[in-house]
Amino acid sequence: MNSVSVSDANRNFSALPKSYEPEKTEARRRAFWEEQRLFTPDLGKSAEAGTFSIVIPPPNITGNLHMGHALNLTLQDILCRRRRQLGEQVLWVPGADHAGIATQNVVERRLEKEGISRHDLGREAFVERIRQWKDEYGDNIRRQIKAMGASVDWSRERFTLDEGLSRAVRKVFVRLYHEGLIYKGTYIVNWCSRCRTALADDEVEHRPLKGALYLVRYPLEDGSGHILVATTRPETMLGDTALAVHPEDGRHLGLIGKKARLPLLDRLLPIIADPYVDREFGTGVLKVTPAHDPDDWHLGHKHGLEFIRIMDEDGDINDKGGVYRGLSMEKARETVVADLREGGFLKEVRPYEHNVGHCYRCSSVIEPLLSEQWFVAVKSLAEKARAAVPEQTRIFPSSWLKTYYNWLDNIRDWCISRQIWWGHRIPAWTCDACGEQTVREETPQHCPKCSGSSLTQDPDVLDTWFSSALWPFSALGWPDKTPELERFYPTSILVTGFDILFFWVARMMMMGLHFMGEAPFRRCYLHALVRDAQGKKMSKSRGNVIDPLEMTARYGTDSLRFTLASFAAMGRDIRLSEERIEGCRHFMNKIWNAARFALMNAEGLSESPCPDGVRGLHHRWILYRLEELKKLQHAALDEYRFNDAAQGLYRFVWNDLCDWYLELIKTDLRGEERPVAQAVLFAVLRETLVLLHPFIPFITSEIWDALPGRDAVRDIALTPFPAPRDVAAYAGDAGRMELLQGAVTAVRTIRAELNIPPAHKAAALIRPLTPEAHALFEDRRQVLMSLAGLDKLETDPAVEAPKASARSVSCGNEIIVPLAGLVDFAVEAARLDKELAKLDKERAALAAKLANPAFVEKAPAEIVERDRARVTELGEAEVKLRVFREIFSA
RNA sequence: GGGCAGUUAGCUCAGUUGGUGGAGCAUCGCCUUCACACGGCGGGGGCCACAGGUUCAAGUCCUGUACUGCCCACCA
Repeated sequence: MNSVSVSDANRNFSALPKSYEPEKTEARRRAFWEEQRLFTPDLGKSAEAGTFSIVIPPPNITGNLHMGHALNLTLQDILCRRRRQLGEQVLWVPGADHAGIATQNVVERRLEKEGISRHDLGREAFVERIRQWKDEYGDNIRRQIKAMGASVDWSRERFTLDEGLSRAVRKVFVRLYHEGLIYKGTYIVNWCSRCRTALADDEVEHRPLKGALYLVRYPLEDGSGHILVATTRPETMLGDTALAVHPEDGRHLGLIGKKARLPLLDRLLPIIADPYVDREFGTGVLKVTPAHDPDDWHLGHKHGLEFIRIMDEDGDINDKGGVYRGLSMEKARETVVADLREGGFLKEVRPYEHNVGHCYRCSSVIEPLLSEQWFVAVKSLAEKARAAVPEQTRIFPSSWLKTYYNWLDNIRDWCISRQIWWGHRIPAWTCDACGEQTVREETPQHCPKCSGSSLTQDPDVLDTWFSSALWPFSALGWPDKTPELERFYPTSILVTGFDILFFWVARMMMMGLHFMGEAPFRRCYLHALVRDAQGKKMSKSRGNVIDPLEMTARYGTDSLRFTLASFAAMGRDIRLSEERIEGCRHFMNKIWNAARFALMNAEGLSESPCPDGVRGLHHRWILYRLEELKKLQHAALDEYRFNDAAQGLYRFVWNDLCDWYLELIKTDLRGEERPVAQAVLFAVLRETLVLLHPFIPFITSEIWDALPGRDAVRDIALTPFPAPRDVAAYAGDAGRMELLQGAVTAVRTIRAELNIPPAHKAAALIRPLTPEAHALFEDRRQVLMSLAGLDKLETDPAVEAPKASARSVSCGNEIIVPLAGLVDFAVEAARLDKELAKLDKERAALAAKLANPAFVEKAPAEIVERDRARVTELGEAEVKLRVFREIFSA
């Protein structure tokens, strides 16, 4: 350590303003971190202290950082910074996601404003346009991640659509294809007409919608009447190819095998029987539309029905819809219903609420549609993903386990082809000559079957989540055998929101296990959603969005980070309010001023570290409390109890360090005790800063660099997390501090309640319970007097108290404040009554408990003993107070 | 229709293995005390949703009820 000169300390102090000003320090701090490349692990170094790695959940390039990101980044950063301080090799990989549909939509909307569509531009120009857009706005995300103070390694930044990741995607696709796990087929898929693409099942959001149940008459072919059908989607009748009833439904037995006439189009429909039909629903007759409903699709195959697709890719009725051709599905419904009514086919319209699928990207209604798409056969992959939890990967909080299992158990094949242009192009080619399909990593020059040289690549791109699923290993360099992959896979933990458990987490598990043979992360921490103060989801339309960058600008990044960490109780949503952030800013200011106080008193600080075996009671107490804090930090952070860790820091700094310790040493600093007090003060401050640093990196760095005598070359970010100190011997002193605190508080309470002005230096008498307490009060009389605002203090077991005194009992010690006409007796009597009532209530409850033989018999001896001691203590205090009370009523 | 959370001070929330309930903000009183008024000191405020059960002892474990929120689900 360097020695400290006075001028250093003075200069540092004068550099610190009275309040912490984050806006003046954060930019400089960020620049420094980046220049120093502090967060780039040195792979040349051995990793004996351990390794720790996280891949960032890559934010969409379209997006602005929202509170969810802020929380996500904060939690990861806390973990990473702490591990770095523990001496481990830490790699946190940053990056962004190309977000196929979302990004394409954003850019398309921009083009719309210019009056052009992507089709006007053509595929290549359009993709180029998005790339430009990405280059322009991608930096936005980067800047925002930096703003949060995230200690990521920018030298290893990745993008889900960069060249390396494209190679990974192609390799994965080809391998799965050859393993038979990727196939192409024609099935009912979820179709978003606005995005003009198919979607996976989990990309569809089901929302209740008020619609209607239409009862439609289908005339029987033989003219013997009609059959009544219930449907919520009358427009799809244009694609009906059968009617179905339950084979044991007595009402319709005679109809099976007959034919009905489709109203409006006049097509003949066979009436079939299938146990799938629910007799209870509607009329018990189901209209079958095999090309537009997943269940009807099954029926269609089972019964060999015709598949008539009536909708085109824009969501309009096609040629098959006769006169309805060209109408949107919505418009078609209106028209069909009107025509049915006019033709006398519509019997009834009942209001009916049911769930309707919506696109998770644009909220349009999803149409089930028969379409040829690529799929991943996920069953075997899902089984592996299921089996790996919790053995290989532990999920926190464990309440998500069931949800995870349940989803994997009921998973259906994953539709991965998207009819958009922005994304990883599917590496499949069709020979123009012979129609042979080739799936290869590199563009084939010739058809392997007919040697034709004219091949057309599949126009579709892959679901964004397909490339996201590879992120933990692709971001580390796979398929190359990189040192990063070698050292950091599997990653230590994945930190993400529970909302993408299925989209992302489960799929990473599948792909990681399949291609790397190991789960992609050892742990998975699913954090909550950030909501507004009323518990509502933040959204632009609601107007309740709290913008993280606005908050950091107003209160400082550390304030926001600390707020989020304090709220991050496992398994519960976060209700964020600006007031809370403001409260945390006060905490930052408190820390700042504690440091200022230390620096103001740094003059003459010897550079010796905190001496072992310091003697002062309060020193031993604060060191003891500090050790308890360290233990808490380890325990809490090892279990991701961020809120507990944050709260522990808050309490230690504010209640222990500032409220008591700094006040206690003020007298020391003016006298002979100064060197010891300084040494302990700075030792405690340094370690506290290191403990705080993972949560609030900016302010702690700023203070750290202002401290005298620090290791000049070492940044706080690389300063070892403080090792525990053996303070077992201090435990007794820590306990004795309570006597002191109790006495001080007792005098203060008397003064406050009797309205003795602070300016009035009172005198106090203490009648100690034991000789030890007596010695203690004598030993610390200076401090006691200054904290309680006394000008005179007498401690004596036999002290005679004047009648006109206010009295209290603390830990058995009698605290007496002679009043000498300062206050009237009635006020003091009332105060004593209140205190007595409080004691009495507690004592009565305990006494009742102890009177119960079952308790005394069955409860652990130490509990009984503790309660007995407490009851005795309360009894004694009560007796004393009662005596005082007598005096006043006499 | 299944599954999962939640119901604790006026508000927003903590409460590890069961041992007489805490914080922030708000509120009331006093204080411009030489780190901090983004402060200090002191106070008030809670049948821990409801009903049972287990236990010597339940905010904490079990069962049920009532609300609230979320997720999943092909009944037209």
